[in-house]
Amino acid sequence: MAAATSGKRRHGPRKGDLREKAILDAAEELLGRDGIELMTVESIANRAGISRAALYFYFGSKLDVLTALVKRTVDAMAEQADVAQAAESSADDVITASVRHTADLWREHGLVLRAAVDLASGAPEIRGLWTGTVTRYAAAMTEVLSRASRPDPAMAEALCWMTERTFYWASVNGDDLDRTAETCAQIWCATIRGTTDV
Amino acid sequence: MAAATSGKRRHGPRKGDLREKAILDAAEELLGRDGIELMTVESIANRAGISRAALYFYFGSKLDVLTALVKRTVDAMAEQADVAQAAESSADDVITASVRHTADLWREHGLVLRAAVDLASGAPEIRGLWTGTVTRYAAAMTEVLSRASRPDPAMAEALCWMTERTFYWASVNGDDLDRTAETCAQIWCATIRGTTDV
DNA sequence: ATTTTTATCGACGGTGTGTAGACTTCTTTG
DNA sequence: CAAAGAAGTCTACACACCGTCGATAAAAAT
Repeated sequence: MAAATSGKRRHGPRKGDLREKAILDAAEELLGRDGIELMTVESIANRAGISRAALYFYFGSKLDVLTALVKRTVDAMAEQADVAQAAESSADDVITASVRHTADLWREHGLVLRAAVDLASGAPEIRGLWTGTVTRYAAAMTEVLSRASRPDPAMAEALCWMTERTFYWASVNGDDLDRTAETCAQIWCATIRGTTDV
Repeated sequence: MAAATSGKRRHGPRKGDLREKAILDAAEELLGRDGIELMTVESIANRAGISRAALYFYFGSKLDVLTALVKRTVDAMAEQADVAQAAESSADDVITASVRHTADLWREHGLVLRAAVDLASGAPEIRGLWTGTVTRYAAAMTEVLSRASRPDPAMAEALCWMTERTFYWASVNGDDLDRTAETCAQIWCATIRGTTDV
């Protein structure tokens, strides 16, 4: 029921909306500096320029803050989801483009995406956000796959999780994301070829 | 340096080794009943039949307990790693067998494996344990792949992470692991076929 | 049998959390 | 513009869990 933002405050263009943004920005910054565990409610509040108790006016808990942060990022991603599956391109081209786009997303939002993955296990709301995003992506890719071979949602989903996981670790280890994209695209394409022949 | 078990106690067939096992068993049981977050040092100790402070004689922290538990499971898995890559079988057969074996492992140890995945982000020692296991598996599979196509360690690793992730979610959602194994095997095999043709 | 090691416990101090209640500052509107 | 009310902030408190210290009991070793 209750969304990430606790229901205390009515929505309007109030002054405190700036605070809300400031808090999320602070959280994102601390996420990079200290990591999830070390980051405390107090440190977030201080960096946002308010007191610990004041933060509780906007968010119910540290997890609520993180949830809102993930939501902000995931929403921003969905916004620019330039569903680039133009019908004319070949499946291989669409795949390559998609995976490259994914690489860009991880480059841009790696910090928050890693947090989303890490928190997905313990926080149902974040899990929903994240699996939702991946599932949506999988649905789109099933469509693409269906052009070249017998469509199999389960396979598309598995390949999506492969992409997620591979980029996750690449991001954690600071690997070259272009190389990662290359590898993923290869597997996607090879799978299509290998499935078509049957 | 220090292993999972804090260095306080000298190793022998002492009485307290039973306690150590009891603690790990208790932790595993609570892992299933309460989950990682809710499970407290006190609850583990109580279930093991000792006091909270007594537990600290054996382990330095809750994380140390979890680490030891993961290690116990991962070691047990490595033990029975019946490296079934008999040279005579076809790549497809080896893959199918391997993935089925993976399904068995998740059926048997799903609880701890999920915990390992969940904790890998925040606990370096567990991360090492887990990535080590997956990497070892990836190395073996690279070998298998190399029989049928140009070997690519990066691809084998990506496919391993796919397998891990897919089984993880299947385990979380209580999905049918046989179906999951089927899907994964299909992708492995299709990838080989799709790569050989190039 | 006494000395040493292993094991256990009660009690303390610390850190971080979430909440309650008083107080201040905006904003609305008669 | 003043009073009422809403929005925002702060100090103080109570709580839960953690990790450690020092005293004590049980087990092994000599």
